[in-house]
Amino acid sequence: MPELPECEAARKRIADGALNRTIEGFSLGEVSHVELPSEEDRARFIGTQFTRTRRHGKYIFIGSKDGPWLHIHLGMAGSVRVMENDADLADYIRFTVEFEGGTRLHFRDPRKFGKVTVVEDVDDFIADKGLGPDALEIGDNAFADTIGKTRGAVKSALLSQKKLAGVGNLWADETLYRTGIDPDATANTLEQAKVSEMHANMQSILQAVVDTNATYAKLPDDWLIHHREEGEACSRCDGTIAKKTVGGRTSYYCPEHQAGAS
DNA sequence: TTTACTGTTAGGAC
DNA sequence: TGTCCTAACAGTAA
Repeated sequence: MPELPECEAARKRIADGALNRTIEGFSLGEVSHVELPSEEDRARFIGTQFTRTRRHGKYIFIGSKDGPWLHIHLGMAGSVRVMENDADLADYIRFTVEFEGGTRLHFRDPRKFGKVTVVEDVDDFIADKGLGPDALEIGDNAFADTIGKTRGAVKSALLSQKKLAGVGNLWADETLYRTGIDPDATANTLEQAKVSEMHANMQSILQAVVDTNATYAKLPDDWLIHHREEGEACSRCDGTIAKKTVGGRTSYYCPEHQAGAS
């Protein structure tokens, strides 16, 4: 369930378990329709080690020593696991990196929307994709300049990876819920102070989820994440949670305290 | 059996 | 040129 915090948790797992081990080989599962590195590209890693990781928005990179990077995108349902052995190998493993000594890095992706590719230079990759600044790093001014100037719905702006990298459907809803903004509100009609408040809330939400390693049960009860269902009681006022489609995505919100500004 | 889904992107409409 | 919206992608689960 990968947005920025989930990807950061995955990056940490990789950094903790898969660095500084010699790569012996790779194995592939059922991979029709899944984009993975060619045999030629995979061969470039054999005998080398991963020594560093990076993440930008929802994109994860694992750097090999003096060589290319393995880029992982988790798509809609992807995840990664580092395991010492294959005792309880899960279903839907599409791609595995095998290290000396039996450690394995698994890329699991039931829905096949994720991908693994080889990237020569991470900054070039980010530039080529046209990704905006990472959502945890963007400053208040830059946020106001991009999100605050968008002519469309504020939620669509938050979801645009070109403006801001890392926010997806769940945490966009959470941010708007806490800030009290209707997802449909036109972004460039919001008051400056409201945009600034949204920026602060977004980063505090993302950081809090990162701090729990994206374990939702550890998040406070009054967060929208625990009430994403039509008819649930709002945890911030006496309203009722409703659902509507904004920018093609399902949005949960409280019509009572999330004001429209369009 | 039908419907919805936490991401990305090509193509079309303004 | 830029911006925005929709549909499609593949598979599972409710």
